Amino acid sequence: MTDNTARCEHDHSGKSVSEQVNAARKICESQNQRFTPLRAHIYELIVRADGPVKAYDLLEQLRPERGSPKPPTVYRALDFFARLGLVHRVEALNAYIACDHTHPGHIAEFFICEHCDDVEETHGHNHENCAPDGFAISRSVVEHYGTCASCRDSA
Amino acid sequence: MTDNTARCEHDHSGKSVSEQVNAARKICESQNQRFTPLRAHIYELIVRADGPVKAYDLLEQLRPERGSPKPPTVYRALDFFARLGLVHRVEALNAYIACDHTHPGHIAEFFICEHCDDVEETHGHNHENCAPDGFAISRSVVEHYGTCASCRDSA
DNA sequence: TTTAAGACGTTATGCTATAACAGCCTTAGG
DNA sequence: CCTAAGGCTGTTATAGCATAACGTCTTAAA
Repeated sequence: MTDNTARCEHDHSGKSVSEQVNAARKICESQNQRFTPLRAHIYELIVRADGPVKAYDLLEQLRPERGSPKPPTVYRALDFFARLGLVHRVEALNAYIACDHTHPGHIAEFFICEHCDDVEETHGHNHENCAPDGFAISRSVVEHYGTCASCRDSA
Repeated sequence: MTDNTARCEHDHSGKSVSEQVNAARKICESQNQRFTPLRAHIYELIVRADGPVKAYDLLEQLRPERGSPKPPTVYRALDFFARLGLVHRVEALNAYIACDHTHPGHIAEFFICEHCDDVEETHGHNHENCAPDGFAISRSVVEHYGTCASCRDSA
């Protein structure tokens, strides 16, 4: 499925895997939610993927260390993280991506390179003023697919 | 950003189903594509749905008039219409929606009311200038979920 | 007419996601 | 301490979404 080896080399977060996991743990605990070993394990896999990752790929990566987990094991964790804003679902890819940012009031917006699978996430763009009169946005999906600068240059 | 948004008066614009189907037929034919009876049938179902419709719902609606069609029958038609811009896929709903507008160079953007399932489609918003430097967008998914003005008023 | 491409039917399969139930552990309150 | 409630995980089963691959027929062009 997702080709992890084709990913660009740069570090997206400036943080190590364990730093990102710990940041997530803190966000969890600050909301009195439990960052259990299973959740930590799954979150680490998502962070390591360093880009959009599929639920069933996570499932495979849990084996055999955790026996033979079933889909709900992964989906429950993904739902949990999504509620806390620690992962986003990438709708057009049926995939999930870690996000340890907080961006109150801002919609997450993704720029996804179809050549190297690199993803840039931004949050500055306010869509409310583009909405029809009186429409109150509760959730937005904003995903752009194309070619990133470095793939374009090396083409 | 400027509000140069070209808003679709969605079907509630008073265009009849057959007018919309005929408009689609013309667009097809102008591109030397075949608007076959099966495609016309399926397009009509999508238009009648007057909002996002599921592939398997279309499949059921084709029965028994067309025997027992199988999923590829519908998916092939949807792919065909999507290539021509006559339908859009609504990613977060796994659904499809008719669009007989043409909006060259503009991204389709949806505002979907979660209460009444009404959908507003707009096309004016340019996202290029929000992209990371050098990122070339080839396709975008922009979907906003929330509450439309009339549902909000009647709440 | 021959040929290539496109459209459609059909079978089979794969991928994505959730419902529903059971067992366990933690915790709050009596 | 005991217990009830709620949260987490395991497990089975199923639902929902989508496509690969092959065969046949039709269409349009050479």
